[in-house]
Amino acid sequence: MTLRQSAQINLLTFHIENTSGLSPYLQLVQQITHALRLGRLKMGDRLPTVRDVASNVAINPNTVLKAYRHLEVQGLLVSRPGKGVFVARELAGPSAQDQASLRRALLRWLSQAQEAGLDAEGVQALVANTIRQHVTDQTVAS
Amino acid sequence: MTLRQSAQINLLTFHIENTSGLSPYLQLVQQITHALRLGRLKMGDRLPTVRDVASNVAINPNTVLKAYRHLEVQGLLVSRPGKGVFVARELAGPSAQDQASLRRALLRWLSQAQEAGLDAEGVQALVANTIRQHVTDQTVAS
Amino acid sequence: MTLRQSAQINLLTFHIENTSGLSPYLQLVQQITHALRLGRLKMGDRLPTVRDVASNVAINPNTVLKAYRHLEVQGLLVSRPGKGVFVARELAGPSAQDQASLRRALLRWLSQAQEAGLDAEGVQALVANTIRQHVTDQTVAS
Amino acid sequence: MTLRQSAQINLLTFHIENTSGLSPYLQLVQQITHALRLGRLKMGDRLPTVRDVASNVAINPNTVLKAYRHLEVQGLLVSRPGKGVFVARELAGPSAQDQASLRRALLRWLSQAQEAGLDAEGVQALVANTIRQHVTDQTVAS
DNA sequence: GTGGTCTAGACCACA
DNA sequence: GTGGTCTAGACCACC
Repeated sequence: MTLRQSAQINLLTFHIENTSGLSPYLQLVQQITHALRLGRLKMGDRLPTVRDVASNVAINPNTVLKAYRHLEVQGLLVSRPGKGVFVARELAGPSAQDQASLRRALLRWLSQAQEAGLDAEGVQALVANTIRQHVTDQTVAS
Repeated sequence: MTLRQSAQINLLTFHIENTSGLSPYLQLVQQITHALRLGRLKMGDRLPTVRDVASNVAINPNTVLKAYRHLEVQGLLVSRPGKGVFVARELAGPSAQDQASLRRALLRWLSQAQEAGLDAEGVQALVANTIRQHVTDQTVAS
Repeated sequence: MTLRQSAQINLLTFHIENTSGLSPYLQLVQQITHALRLGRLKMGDRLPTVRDVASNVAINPNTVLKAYRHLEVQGLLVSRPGKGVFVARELAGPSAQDQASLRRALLRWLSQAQEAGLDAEGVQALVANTIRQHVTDQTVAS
Repeated sequence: MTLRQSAQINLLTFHIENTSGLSPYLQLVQQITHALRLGRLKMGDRLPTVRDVASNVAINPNTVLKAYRHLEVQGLLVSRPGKGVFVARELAGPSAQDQASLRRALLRWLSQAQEAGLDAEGVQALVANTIRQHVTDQTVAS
């Protein structure tokens, strides 16, 4: 049994993939918006300081700043000089209950995919392709 | 049920999303590798000509060339001057049967997600986040 | 004996021959891989900037970039935006001692060839032809 | 012991390397000039027909034609319509005796290189680099 | 007509 | 200032 006692409350951790082809600053933007969508960031929450993120993720502070500014322009964040950067607006999403249920179902699917011999890249390929197909089906049906 | 009788034989269609933040040439690279992983491209298949892709997708021929060259250096494609560009190597993947099964399961999940009120971005956020969690679980467990 | 006290520390100099029939960017690729094989480039070494090479060798920066990218895809180089391009992996080769010994022997041979009246092209012809013969002998013997 | 009874008299065999980066037609040109330098082609010798070369080496006849034309322009070959293509001029080289001696010495060196662990690419790198050094030494000394 | 290469210049992301 | 990308247009090699 895996015991994971984690104090990960309200602590947002970032991660940069240099091989993904996506700009580092866009990766940060994406991770923050995802956190907003999933309800892991609530209105008024304070984000980690630019300096903290920069040192933890080993990128240039300017890059972090650019991501924060990008979201500030979109009205999702607001920076209060001397105090920090805060969540200004939440993003609509399904109820926490529905989300947990969906997440569980998806985890089961991932296990199946893994058993079928799909590696990370294979999963990525199949998911991307299937989502495309799903979207197309919708469009065609409408 | 949606019936889609399509004459999509050996026909590879590309598409560029200008909003994704990913370089156009990397989007092509990704779409080709995905096609290889999903078995939609077989060893020896000829890819659409550089000029065709460029005109269909409305990008510069050099950009297409860059994607093809990228995959050629990786040994996945081989270009024969005057003849065209061909698949040089296939990528391992699960059986077509397993894949179809996984795809169906994923489509079901997508429908559920949609009913729960998730839009495209929400799906993307949840999938990305859940895959991360799944990977982490694996790593921790090992 | 020729005494050449040179301050050639970590200094990689490129040169392009327009008459060789080989693409400029491939000439750069070759020179870098040769330097890697001969141990003149070590893991982590920084290569001259794209702009430096371009101005020194009098070619277009994009051509240099192409060579660097080629080697990056092969995993030999890694480019860190804003910092430069670095050696990511070394290439196996014989010990420096063996190499020096081989080099000395080859230099002796070259002197002999020169005395026998062979010019640069003649040397090239003989070497190419003899290497071919040597390879064929190996293949036949095995 | 390797017994190789070969009827390879005056028979010129061509070979194209698709990975070398050198144009196919230039590879042919190079191989013919090399044969001229090494005395394997004598004044008046008839070269294989364009059609033969094209079918043996699996390239387009036009490519062979281009190589022959290239050498015709240089005055090394002369084409007699309906009869074939012939050697018009020889290239100066050392005596056959000296050449055989040099070749033997070089083969010994190649064996040493191989024992030291150098593969084909390593040999190529070392030879290219050493020839460069030798040329430079000459230039400096003069 | 196919891909392959080079040039020139512009803009972006990162430090 | 570093590399990364895209565009546009030209020329070459091959079929």
